[in-house]
Amino acid sequence: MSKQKKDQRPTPRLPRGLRDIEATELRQQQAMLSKIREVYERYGFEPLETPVFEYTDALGKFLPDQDRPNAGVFSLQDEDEQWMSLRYDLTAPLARYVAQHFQFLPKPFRRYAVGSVFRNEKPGPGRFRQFTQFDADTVGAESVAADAEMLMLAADTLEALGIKRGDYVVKVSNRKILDGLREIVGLSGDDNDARWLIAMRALDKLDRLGPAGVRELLGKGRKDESGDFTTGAELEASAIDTIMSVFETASGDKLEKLEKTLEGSAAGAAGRDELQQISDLVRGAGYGPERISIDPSVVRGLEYYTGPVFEAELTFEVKDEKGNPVRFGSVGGGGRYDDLVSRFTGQKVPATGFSIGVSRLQAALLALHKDKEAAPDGPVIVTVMEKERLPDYQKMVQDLRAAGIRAELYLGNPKKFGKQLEYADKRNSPCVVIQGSDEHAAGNVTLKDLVEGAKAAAAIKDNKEWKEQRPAQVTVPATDLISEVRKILARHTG
RNA sequence: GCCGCCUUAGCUCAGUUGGUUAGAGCGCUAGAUUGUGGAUCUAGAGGUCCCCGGUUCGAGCCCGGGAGGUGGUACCA
Repeated sequence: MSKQKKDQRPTPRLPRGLRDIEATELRQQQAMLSKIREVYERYGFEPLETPVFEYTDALGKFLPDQDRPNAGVFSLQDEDEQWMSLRYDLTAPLARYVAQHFQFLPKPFRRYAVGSVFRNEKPGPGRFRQFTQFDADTVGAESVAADAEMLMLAADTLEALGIKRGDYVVKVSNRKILDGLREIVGLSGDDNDARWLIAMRALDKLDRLGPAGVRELLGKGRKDESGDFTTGAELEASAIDTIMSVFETASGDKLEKLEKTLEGSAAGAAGRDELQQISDLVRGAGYGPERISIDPSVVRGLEYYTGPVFEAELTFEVKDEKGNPVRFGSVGGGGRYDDLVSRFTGQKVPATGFSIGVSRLQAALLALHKDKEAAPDGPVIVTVMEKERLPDYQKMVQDLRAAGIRAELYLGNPKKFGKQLEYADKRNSPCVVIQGSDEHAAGNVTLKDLVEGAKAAAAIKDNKEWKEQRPAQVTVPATDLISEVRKILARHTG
């Protein structure tokens, strides 16, 4: 017993932005992960696991000109006072791994990785400080074929998870197109970095703020409804028009449009050509624009992307509890980052990758399938009628287990039989096994289908009737226990 | 980080101009019912009114500060 006073006891609680994941959701998540893994394996990627924390310098997250880690990462110090940080994505550890083992790796090196990543930021609805990512990357391949493959991988993965064609789209643009635009609107040069960064951030907000909001941010700035003012990029009206002409192109031939706008910029033209090649590759493989779409409005805030950038988006709409439409939007992204490994080796190593935000995707899948009835995923419960016959009941449990059926003996106090059924109910059990003295004498067992029983119960008002009717029960020879349980399970799975 | 709102039982929330013993529904426990989940009825347990300070004869309520939560915004590899 604790001698602590009440006010000294800790309150059971979690740090904000963290959460427990319980049985039903965890099972779903594991099923998802194995489907994703299957697709990644089929594409030839090899699994790799790296630790959840590493030296901060290896992750590249020291603040510039300071010996302190970036506030956005969780950090701790080793005994020798070296800073270590929890990984904030799976790409930085990959870069470290590749740099460390470069000479032994096959080139190109293709690996997939899945695991928790951590970000020390303000959590919001659907945004946590620990979440799961599932990444595939190809390191050491310069060809845009490697990028095209990432797009097809993304499309195949979403379909493997049961998302119908048309309910998602994988968009691709190219960072070089933005570089070209920067040149054309006259923001080249280091002293314009800050303004261009503001402009790119503005463009990234296109879906949320709409074209009008983005135009404000490209110009003088914008005041939002909370009264907060966001500084704008202070661009000329004509420059804003040029940029927005690329971003507002609704559909049609975007590549042609780009060609005109980007005339006179070498980088822009190169970006456009790469997009053309990617388009040829994926169309050639049979992936139409409803699956993989060329879309210059993909920005992605990451500063390290150097070529093609991708975003996987869900396009279907779901209604929330209040009936408001909810869009899930981006569930994955990636792109080409040719400079990441050079941080360690000085050597340029081209790389491209794609990352799935598992939790976000799971939330979307849940909404997509919420009308489906949840299968009872608990074990079969063998109840205890006569305490002295526990060995018999335990034997039934073992027989069920040996037949591959999830089963357990009721381990609570068996005094009140009703409690045992309440327990089975709470465990989400599909059925219970009952063998009292009557059944035992006759060499029988009684099986109660809890799912059917619950349906029948809804119609019964009178307690006496309820007791007498004993809905959804069958009494069968004890030797048929396993086959009869299987029949009930078959009714409620799939 | 900035702005707004919120914090009373396990959960969702009432609580009058500042007045005695702070309530409801749901949930929980036990019983009605000794071999049947649900429904119904009965009884019971459960509170630092977020924390600290102030005003007052008196604070769940008013004032100041703090913490936590939540929404918007900013940042986001």
